[in-house]
Amino acid sequence: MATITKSYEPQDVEKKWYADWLQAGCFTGRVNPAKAPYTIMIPPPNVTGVLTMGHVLNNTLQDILIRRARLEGREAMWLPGTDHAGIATQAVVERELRKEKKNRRDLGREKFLEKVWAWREEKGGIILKQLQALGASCDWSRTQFTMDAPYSQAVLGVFVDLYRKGHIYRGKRMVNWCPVSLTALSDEEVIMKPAKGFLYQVRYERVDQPGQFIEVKTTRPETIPGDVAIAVHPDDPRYTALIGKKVRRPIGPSAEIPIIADSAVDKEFGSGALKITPAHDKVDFDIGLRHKLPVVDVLNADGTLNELAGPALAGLDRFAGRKKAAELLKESGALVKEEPYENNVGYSERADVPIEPRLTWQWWLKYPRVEEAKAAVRDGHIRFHPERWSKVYLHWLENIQDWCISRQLWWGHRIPVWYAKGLDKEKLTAADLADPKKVHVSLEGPADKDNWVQEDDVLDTWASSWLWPFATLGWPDQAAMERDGYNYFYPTSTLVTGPDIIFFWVARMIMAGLEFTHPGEPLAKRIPFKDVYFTGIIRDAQGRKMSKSLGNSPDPLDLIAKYGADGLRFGIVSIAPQGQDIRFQEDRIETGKNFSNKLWNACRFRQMSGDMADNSTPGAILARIEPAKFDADDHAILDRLFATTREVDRCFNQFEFSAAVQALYGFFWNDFCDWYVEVSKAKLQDPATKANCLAIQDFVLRQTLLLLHPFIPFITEELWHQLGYGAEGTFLMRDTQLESPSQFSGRGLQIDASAASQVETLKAVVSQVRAFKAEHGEAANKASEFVVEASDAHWGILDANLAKLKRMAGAATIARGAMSPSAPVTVTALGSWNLIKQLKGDPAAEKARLQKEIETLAKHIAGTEARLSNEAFVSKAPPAVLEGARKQLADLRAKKTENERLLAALG
RNA sequence: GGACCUUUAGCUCAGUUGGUUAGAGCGUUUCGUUGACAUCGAAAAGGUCACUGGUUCGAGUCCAGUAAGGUCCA
Repeated sequence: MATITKSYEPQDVEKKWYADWLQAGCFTGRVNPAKAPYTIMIPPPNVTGVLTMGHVLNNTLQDILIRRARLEGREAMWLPGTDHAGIATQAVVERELRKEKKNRRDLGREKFLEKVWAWREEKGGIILKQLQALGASCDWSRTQFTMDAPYSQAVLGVFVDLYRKGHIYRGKRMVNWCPVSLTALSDEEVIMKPAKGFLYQVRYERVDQPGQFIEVKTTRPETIPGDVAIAVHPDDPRYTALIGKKVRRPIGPSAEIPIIADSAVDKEFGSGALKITPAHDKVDFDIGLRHKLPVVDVLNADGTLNELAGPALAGLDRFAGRKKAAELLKESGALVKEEPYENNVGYSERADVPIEPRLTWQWWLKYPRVEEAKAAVRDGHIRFHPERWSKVYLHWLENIQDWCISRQLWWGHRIPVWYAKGLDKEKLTAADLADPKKVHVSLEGPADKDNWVQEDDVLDTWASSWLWPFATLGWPDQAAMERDGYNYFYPTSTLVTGPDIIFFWVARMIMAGLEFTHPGEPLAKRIPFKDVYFTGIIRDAQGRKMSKSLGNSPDPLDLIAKYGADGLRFGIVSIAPQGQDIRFQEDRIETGKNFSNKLWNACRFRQMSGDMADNSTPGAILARIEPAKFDADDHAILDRLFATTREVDRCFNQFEFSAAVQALYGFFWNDFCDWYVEVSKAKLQDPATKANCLAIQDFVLRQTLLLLHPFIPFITEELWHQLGYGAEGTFLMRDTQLESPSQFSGRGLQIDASAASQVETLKAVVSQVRAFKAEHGEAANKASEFVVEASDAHWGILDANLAKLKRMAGAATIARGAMSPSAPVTVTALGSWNLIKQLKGDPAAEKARLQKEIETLAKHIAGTEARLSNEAFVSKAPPAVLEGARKQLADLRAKKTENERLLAALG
């Protein structure tokens, strides 16, 4: 067995183990009826993506769950993959084309797609390699891409199926149009942002009474040429007389437009009159429909104004057009007022420009299984963590709108619809759409392809990723499903994702799972996952979102190089409490590295303390432990180990990862290293206690490595072998099972919990004596001499632990005896400790300290007395609380008396 | 406009079903390298738990309201 080096160097260790694990197939998930499955589907990162801190958190948590599941004896399978990310990927390739002064139309659809595939082959999916550096134990043999041929078949098959079921239709409706990406977007891809602009008050001259006007307020004067009416509220007395009259459009091609009444108008806003531009506003469009108004579209797809806006505006960009329109209004005298104004404007999530409401033909989906999807979460078949996100989810489903699933892109799943040649796609009627001679929908396409033209549009990326939990398992191909273990691994266990994609992805996956998997079977069998854990968003130290443009996002690979993957994992998890946003602080990652080093050195200490014995199985270690020889510290450390084991168990059940890390940190650093290892140094000197002490260390370290492994997999695997817990060719991560405290007590390891409380007392005494020394200028490690005045019972405890106490308190001697009236003294739970030495400290300062202490004690005594003399408290409080208060009072009084005696002795 | 979240030590955060004198890490100050670890150890200072009321024998914790900050939906 190699000697453990003085400090831990993660780089080589991490590389070595990852390669070994891969080589040995440790990550592979196989159908195994003897084991319960545990499945996680990775939220597929964009194929263009690179690893961010968000990914680090998200994927570390998934890896923790998967590795823990393995240690619990489950068949764990974590399926990785990437998303083709329609707009994002197409934008990346178009950007490259632009450098060559070309655009995608120059190449044509086919050539362009070849380019995208080539880009994907060369540069796509880097993120999956980066995840390996983090230690992700994904089953890489199952890696999927949403544009893979079988996956695409599933996506298109679903389109055809839903079309035939009547869930999908084509309609000319208002959509969110991105003038930069030149495609429709779903409502979820639109971000509302406050935008500063102007509110223009514009007057429209009445046709019947020239010189009389009606005024409206608008933020978008450039759309005035598209106005087809002015609307007022039918109950608005200011305008009742005007309804039915006509006004003139103040700019653009001249026209007379009617004043109409519609109850959708807000009487309170502006003048109470609203200009109606059906082509450029959703509300206006709806009003237009009700009143059978024409639609005048004054914008081109790219957001420039067209000839319908009139020669003065045509050709201008919409923002330049806005300025120009305002000028024109001013010149003609139609502009009454112009005031600064802030309102919410929808922005394209991808291109970050204001979207345009635009009337276009699109494919729409009426969501299936909406009610079941609500029930699945409401009734607890799917549990959200934190639970509060279920409200957000349910609220969205309550108000669900049809989903615009078509995108005017090339990169994506081309919609499997063919139109009969010669058909004008802009003028389809409902009858046309229902006529299979005119519109063909199928996976294979029409037999006589030459007579048909395929739909140009592709599907929204989310209309492929909503099938992720089962299309990745071969669905719907029976042979592939059999091969991939669909029936075994589905429903999956846990989804780990961000709350920002509840609508985009989580809700849609639930509906898809319910609709397409295990038809006819109960809901619990069709849900895509049982638990959903929502991570927080990682922010920088100032609380800002991390973004490329701010440059405030550290590169995780740099952090791995600096602190090791284990350090990064430990640090990021420790600062990620359940469901709260996270402020990233690099010093926490450093703490993770330091913890690794501490673990490393504790194991090193064990190796240096005595020969290694048989550690190959828990049974072999237990055989070397003799509970009959346990002292209080032995009982206590095992008691704490088991308590920590149970606490970590609880944390996993409740998805409290950071609490688990904190419990392990506290146990290992404070209970084990700071106390048990230190007292071991005395025990190891004594041949009577040495072997037992080493065996206990072996036992504690083994269990600790197991508990820590999901969080810090590399170093634990390394130490596992260094300390001889695993035979050559076996792995902690694959071949070991975590045992519970009850399993160990079943094997004869009985812990005396009362001993643990005795150690708590000893710790408190040691801590008090150390502070006492420090106050008197004695260095902690200085061998001081103490005389202790104590009862027989107290001295009995001290005497039984004398060797350890001397070491812990830094004492040359601890003798029982009478107190010297002049020497400094501290009153502990185990007698009064007298420090035999010349007082170096300032007596006045010491007196002040004592006085302050006495005052504090007096305050607490008064408070406790008041409580105890309150009859309501005495009669109503539970006995345990009452007894605690009485004991507290007695302790406080004793302490105060001792301090007063000491103060008097000082003179 | 509606919903949700946050407010505890200088900083970042814990604080289970209400119950002794509210905790941790970092930072600060003091002391210390006795062979696991200076990526360390010991100790100290530091908090009217945002504010105002209420319920209760007892509130950081429960309820109502207010303020500030944040997120989502319209």
